[in-house]
Formats: sequence, structure tokens, C-alpha cells
Amino acid sequence: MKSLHHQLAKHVSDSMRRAFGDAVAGTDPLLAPSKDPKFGDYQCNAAMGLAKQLGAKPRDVAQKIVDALSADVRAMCASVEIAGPGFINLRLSDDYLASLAGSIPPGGGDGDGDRLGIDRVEDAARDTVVLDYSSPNVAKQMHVGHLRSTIIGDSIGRVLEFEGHEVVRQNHLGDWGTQFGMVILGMWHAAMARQRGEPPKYLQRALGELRTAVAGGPDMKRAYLKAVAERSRAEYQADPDGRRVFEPFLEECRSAYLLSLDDIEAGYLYINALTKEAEGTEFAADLKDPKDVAQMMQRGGPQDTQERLAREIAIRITLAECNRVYRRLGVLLSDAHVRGESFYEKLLGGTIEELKAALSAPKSGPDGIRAVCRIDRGAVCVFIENADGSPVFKGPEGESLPMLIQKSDGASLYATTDVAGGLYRMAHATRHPIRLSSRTLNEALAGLGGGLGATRVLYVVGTPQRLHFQMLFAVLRALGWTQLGGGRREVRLEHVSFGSVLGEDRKMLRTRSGENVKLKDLLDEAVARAEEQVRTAEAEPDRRRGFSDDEMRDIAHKVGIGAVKYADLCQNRNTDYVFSWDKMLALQGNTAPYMLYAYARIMSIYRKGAESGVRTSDIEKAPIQLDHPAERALALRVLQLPETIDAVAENLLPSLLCDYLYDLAGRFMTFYESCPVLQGGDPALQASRLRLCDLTARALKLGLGLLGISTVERM
RNA sequence: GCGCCCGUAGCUCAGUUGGACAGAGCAUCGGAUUUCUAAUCCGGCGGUCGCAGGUUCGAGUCCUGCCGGGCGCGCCA
Repeated sequence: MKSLHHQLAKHVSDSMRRAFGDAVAGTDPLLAPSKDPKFGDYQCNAAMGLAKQLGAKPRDVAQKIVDALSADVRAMCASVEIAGPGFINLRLSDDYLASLAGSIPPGGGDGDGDRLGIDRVEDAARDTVVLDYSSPNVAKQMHVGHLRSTIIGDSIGRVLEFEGHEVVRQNHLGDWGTQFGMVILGMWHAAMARQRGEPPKYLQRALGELRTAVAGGPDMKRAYLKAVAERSRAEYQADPDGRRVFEPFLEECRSAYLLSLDDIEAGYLYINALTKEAEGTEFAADLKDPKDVAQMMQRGGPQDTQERLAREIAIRITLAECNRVYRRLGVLLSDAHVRGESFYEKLLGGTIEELKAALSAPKSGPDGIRAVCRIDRGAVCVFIENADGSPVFKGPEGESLPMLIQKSDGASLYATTDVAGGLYRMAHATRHPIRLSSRTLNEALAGLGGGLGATRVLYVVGTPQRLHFQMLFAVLRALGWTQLGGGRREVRLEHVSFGSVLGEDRKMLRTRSGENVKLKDLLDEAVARAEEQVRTAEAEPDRRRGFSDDEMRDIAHKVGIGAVKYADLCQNRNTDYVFSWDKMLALQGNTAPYMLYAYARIMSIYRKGAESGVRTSDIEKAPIQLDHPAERALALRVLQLPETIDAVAENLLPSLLCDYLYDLAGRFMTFYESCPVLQGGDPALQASRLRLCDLTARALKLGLGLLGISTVERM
């Protein structure tokens, strides 16, 4: 079944062409759901615009469109009216709505895999979507900064997959770059501490000591740095190639749980702070520079086996922790989707070579924006300019702002990785072969399997990186890599940006001590708060449902996690949002608990019905009656699920689905209050209303499922 | 300094490519429960859409200027 909106838009569009000829063939019928029921169900706003174009009166244009409407539309509608300056108001007939709702096939069993009869996209429109989301950093606990990317990305993936697109998830793990040198050095310090016989949690203590020393003034800081530098020098000298202490330590880490993620994170923070404080002092020489470590790794070679081993261990520990969070959140990411920055390592050299060669002279993309690569201040830069040569992006001095591809010291940057990643994601050996200038790059790409062949690439990354993605996309387009089928079609590159999570003080959400809020702590609290609500209700005789402990824990988990996810998704992702426990866990308003409650109420009707011998299988074919306004309003809304999903897939805005579900749940509540389902004496009416309940429950479950939220049978 | 985003009811936010009198929730006030989950429902109050111009049959939406806030701006990611 195609969406109501799609069908009506097609009909009106056809009618416009019949009335005014092929000249208006491409004109959007501007069909929209009516805001006010008194204007009908849908309205066409095209007549006013068309009138100007045709030099006619708007109402006359509207009349001609109406006159040309096919018999099919007449059959669907109870009325078609022209109103105001030239609105065409379409009111669907109750019979049509009832038969359409009645034609939705029954759900199978508990509703898993239920599509409510919604079609997948046609083959020609099927995208291969590469979806980049979550992107945690190695050696760091996931914190609220990762929450939005993970939740929004996951929902978008579910929606696109439901629509029938092929979704290739890519978890772009931050496992490369200078910061990684800090992680490895942190592990080295941990190894040395263990060798000295210090108890566990050394790095956390060291970090605390360093901070105390810094806070204590220059003398204390100096003394601390001196002690660490001297000890470090001695330890380096005792084990200069790492073979005696560091490497055995790492080997041991492979099988034993010597380091936790918190240890590794503390190590990173420690080295970060230590390097900063030692910079420019005489102690810096005795403390290894994390940049050197990172560079050594990037250059490759036999000397860096320890660094690589250390990285592997840090990645493994990080992923284990991430997977725990994903499992709790019900996010569809696993190790199989991890494609970290280091994955593109083999492409980096070739990518720089390619950019130098392909962009040695300015090259234009389909939008006329051009890119040119040249060395500037020792760094390899790609400058992005308009057709007239003026810069598209400017720095503080008004100078052209390039995308940096290679630092003057030879190291690559995240832009390099992203260009390489763009190539890998779009290219495909057969479907989308990309001609490259660099043989090195060509071979490296083939070595990675030739690429993913994406027709749409989505980056679910925060709004602050907007400039970076504008540059990246401009470069990828200028290179010509986005052209599909000889330029007939473009790969869609989209930055799915989102705002920050703010505390109630409207500043970035932090703990009281100013640290990032760890995701696992946040989820713990959500579940704990939800559990408290359930237990409070159970303690009151009037509200008691008689839940077992297991049931209460299950409800608390689903309500708590659902509340966090829903609170994030229901807001337009582009704006910052204020995090509030009370609001997200409220039972009224646009919240997960409200939706889950609506669903549980329906399930309750089924249970009651089953007690009196009503079976859903008996009423699967019962005609649906829409005599009550609440019944009609509910049925119409259920039928608008397909077009809502279409809109989410197109605009990548899960909040549209939330708005829909909130409205649907609200309409159900109204229906519930005014239309008794089981009480009525009329069996046909009872069957009809049970079917409406069934459709509503399935729409809620499907919609919430696309948001990654589980329903509860009772609450 | 330049660029991007934002400014809508006391608070948190919706508001499709410009469409009908600007909508929710919270808060507040008032109603509804011998009936399927009252964790609900129905109603009242509440807005010169930051300000000033402009384009348009029509502007919260588009253009210009100003005020206020956030973010970003070459060798971090």
C-alpha cells in the first residue's frame, strides 16, 4: 500500500496536467494534511502559485483542477471544496477510510516483523545507505556527547531499513591520531607502576596527584614534574626498547584483565595533562612526546609493534564497554560495524597522492564549486573556491581557508581519513568504479575490497562540525567521485547534524564536578528513576497492578531507556535540547511513558476481551465502522503512518515520527474515553472497535520500534 | 573581524517547499471515575512570533539592517 498522501498527490498532480497541459507537469501539487479538521483531511495549495504563473484567477485555477479530478478521487472523497483564495480541501469519505483501514492485513503473532501492509520502496529507488553514527573514542567512556549520534543514527538506520534500503552501518571509532599516543604512553606508565609494585588504579592516583600539584603552585608542580621525569628517564633507560617490561605487560593484558577502560581513560587524561604542564620546561625531554608515539605508528615499520599491540588492547577494552552500552540501549551496533579511523590507514598515502594529482589544477564539481590542491606553509592543502576563484571558506584574516590533508611534519589528519573514507564508502568495483589518478590509491582500495558502493552517505555528527563536512563534501564532489552512472545521478552526502545536550542551567550537560556525564551512569539513573515510579505505584492500593519483581524490573528498564531515547528523538535534532529527568519520565505530554501507557491500555483491553472469550482471530475480517468522530480521527491517523515514515526517511528527522506517535496516542486516549470497546452490546461495533485498537497498537509498536523503543504489555 | 545556527505563551518546545484565525506539553484555574489501566480525559487562562523596514494576494517562514545568545574559523578530532 502506498501512503494516502502519495496517492492523493499523484491524483491531484495528474489533474493539474489534464487541466493545464504538460507545462505544469513538474509542478508540485503542494498537498498537505489540513491543520484544522473543518477544512477536511488534506489540502492542495498549488492553485495560488499556478494562478500567477498562468495569469489567471486563483479560484478559477482551483476550479479547473477540481473539475479535472479523476473518478478515483471522487470515489475516495466525501467532498472536494474550494475555499479562501484558492485552497482545495479534500475530505475523505468515511467509507473509504473504513475500507482502507480494513484492508490492512492482520499482524502476525506478537507483531514482530509486522509492517501494517506498508510497501518497501521500488528497486529503482533503493539506496545503499552508508550510515556513520555513534563514533565513540578509544580509551574513553561513552558520555552524553555520544548519546545523540547513537540514538538518532540508530533510529534513522531502522527507518531506512524498514523502507527497504540497504543500510551499511559504520561505527567510525576514534582510534587514530595524536591522542592515541597519549593513550599508549598512559599504558606505559601503568606498566611501569606495576613493575614498581604499585597497587592498581595507579593512573587515577597519578592524575589526582598531578592536579593537586598544579593547584598547589609553581613550586609544587615543579617538584612533581621533576620526580616523574627523573623516574621516567631511569625507567626508559632500564627498558629502552620496551622488551623487558612494557611488551610482556601488554602480552599479559591480552589474556588478563589488568586494565579497565577507566584506567586507560585516566592514563590518557594523565598524559594529556602531564605533557601540557611539562611543555617548555627542562623536564619535557625526559617525558616522551605523545606526538612522536602517534607518528611512529602512522609511519609503520617494525619498531612499532608494541604501540600496535597497545592499541589493539585499548580498542578491545573500549569496544567491550561500548557493546555493553549498545546492548542496554538496544542499539543495532556490534563489532561487525566498527570501521575505525585506522581502517583507512592503508588509503591515506594514496589519498594524498590522489589529491595532489587530481587537483593539481582547479577541478569543478557539479555545483560549480571547485577544489585545488597545493602546498601551503609546508602542509598539503585543498583550497575550495567558487567558479570565479574567490574562496568559499574564509579564515579570520579573510584569507581562503583550506582543508588540511597533510601536516608539515608529514602526518595525516582527520580530513585525510574522511576523504579516504568517502572514497571507500562510495566506490564499488562494479556498481560504481571510480577512476583514480593514483595507482597506489587504486591498489589500496582494491585491497580493501573495492568499496561499499553507497548511493547515500549519512554522517550523524554534531553541529559544530558543519564547516568540516561542507568542505569534505565540496572536495568529494569536485573530485567527481559522487557522480553515478556517468553523472546522471549524484551520491547524496548528508551531514545529519544535531545540537548539544544541555543541563538545566542551559550549559553543556556536566556532572557537578564538571566532568562529562558517562552514558552508563545516565542509563542507570534513568532505569532507577523509572523503577522508583513503578514501585511507588505498586505501593498504593488504588494503583497496584500486582507486578512481580521481575516485571517491575523489566518495565523500569523499558520505560527508563525508552524515556531517554524518546526525549532525545522527539526534539528537532538541529537544536540544542535541555535534559530533564522530570520531563522525560512524565506520564503526560510528548514522552515515552505516555506512548507506552497508551499501548499498555490497548493490551489490557485484549486481556479483558480474552477473559470473556473474544479472540482477535475471529474479528480479523470484521468491517470497520467510523461513525464516531473519535473513531474516524483515529483511523485516519493510523493510515498516515506510511507517509510519516516516508518523511522521516527523506528528511532524516525522527522527531516527525515522535510527533506522529504522540498525536496517535492522544487520539487513542480520546477514543478510549468516548468509545467503549468491550462494553457495547453490538457485536459488530465491538469487533470494529477491537480492530481499531489492534491497528493502533500495531502502529504504536511499529513506530516506537523504528525509534528503537520497546513496548511493554503492562505498566 | 568573518561564517553558520538560534530568538515563538511564565517554562520546555512544534510550526513541512511562504498558506486559512500561530499550535502542543508543563505550570495555573475549573470539570469528569458505580463502566475496558484516572500514570487518563474535557475545558478556561495565557503570544505586538527579538526590533525595524522590504518582497508577496498572503510572511513565524523569504530579503536587508539592527539588538541579544550559541557554535565555528590551517597543521586537534
